Amino acid sequence: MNMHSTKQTDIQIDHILKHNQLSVTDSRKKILELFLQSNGALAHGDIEKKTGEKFDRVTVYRTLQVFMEKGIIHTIPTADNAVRYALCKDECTEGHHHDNHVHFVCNACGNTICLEEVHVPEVKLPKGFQPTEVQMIVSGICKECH
Amino acid sequence: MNMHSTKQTDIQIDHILKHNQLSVTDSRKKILELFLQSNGALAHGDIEKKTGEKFDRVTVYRTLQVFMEKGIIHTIPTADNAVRYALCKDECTEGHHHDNHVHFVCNACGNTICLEEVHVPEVKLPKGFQPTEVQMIVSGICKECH
DNA sequence: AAATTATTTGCAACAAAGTTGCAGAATATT
DNA sequence: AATATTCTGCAACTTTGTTGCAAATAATTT
Repeated sequence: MNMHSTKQTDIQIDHILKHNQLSVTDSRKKILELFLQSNGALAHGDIEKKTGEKFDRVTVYRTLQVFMEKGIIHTIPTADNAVRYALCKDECTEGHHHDNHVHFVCNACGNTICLEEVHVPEVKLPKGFQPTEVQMIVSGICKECH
Repeated sequence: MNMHSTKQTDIQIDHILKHNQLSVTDSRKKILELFLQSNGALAHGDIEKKTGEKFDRVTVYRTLQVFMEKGIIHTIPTADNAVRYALCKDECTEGHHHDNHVHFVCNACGNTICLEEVHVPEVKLPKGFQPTEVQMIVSGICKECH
């Protein structure tokens, strides 16, 4: 058994890129594969490490930028300085993200996990405040590290 | 009428610093004054601008670090790369922060505001996930910009 | 109130993170 | 297979954050 992508995911990756009018290149395939493999979120640094220095730093930056613009990934805010990225669900289109689920950051393994099944609860804001997006980040110890 | 701090706030600033066993210096006074004046949160860059390049970048970094350690300020996570800091309430002590209120980021004016009166609601997590801290960031249009 | 001690500041030098222009390489189109 | 388009990697640069150390400032002692 190998650790490489199956034909299944290859087809999936190809489809996502073409569907977003992006050229299918090695770097984009590899980075997208990383996101599909990890159910959690990835920081820029993680990606550089996991691709094994195969691609230039600049390429990784630009790939993440493009994926953001196309609505393939979204950012997750964190209290430390590291911005993390995670895959968007299908409903996400260019500029419009609908990832209203809770994110969990594990203090032990450092992983950020999308808790798809946990919805962000409603909150009542003071008069005059008009919300457009709500982010909820829970930190602690994850399932695996428990 | 001048824009400088009143004697009242001067005394307050002095008290906060001494209470935390910190030397009372110009930079610390000025930076703390900025936090007391703005009801919102400040990024490192904001502070550099508002102090009018009076202090070295390094001093600002170190002052924020010390204020963090002493529990005078806390960080607010954001989706962009800029970490913001805000004053902690009195209950905050070294290492222990109790700022479980909602933070609001205005897309118009860019300000981050602490909604002290809005508590972060409880969420049920899947089995095995042990939460220690919950952050909630709402973005949209604030009271002033509405 | 002056002298001593302890702490803090600013400089310089560096490290890390992110950006931009452009020629060559890879992908897509005809 | 040839052309047009897009993407990559390099180099050079900007921005952001860190560290060591001597000079300056604040706190303490006499």
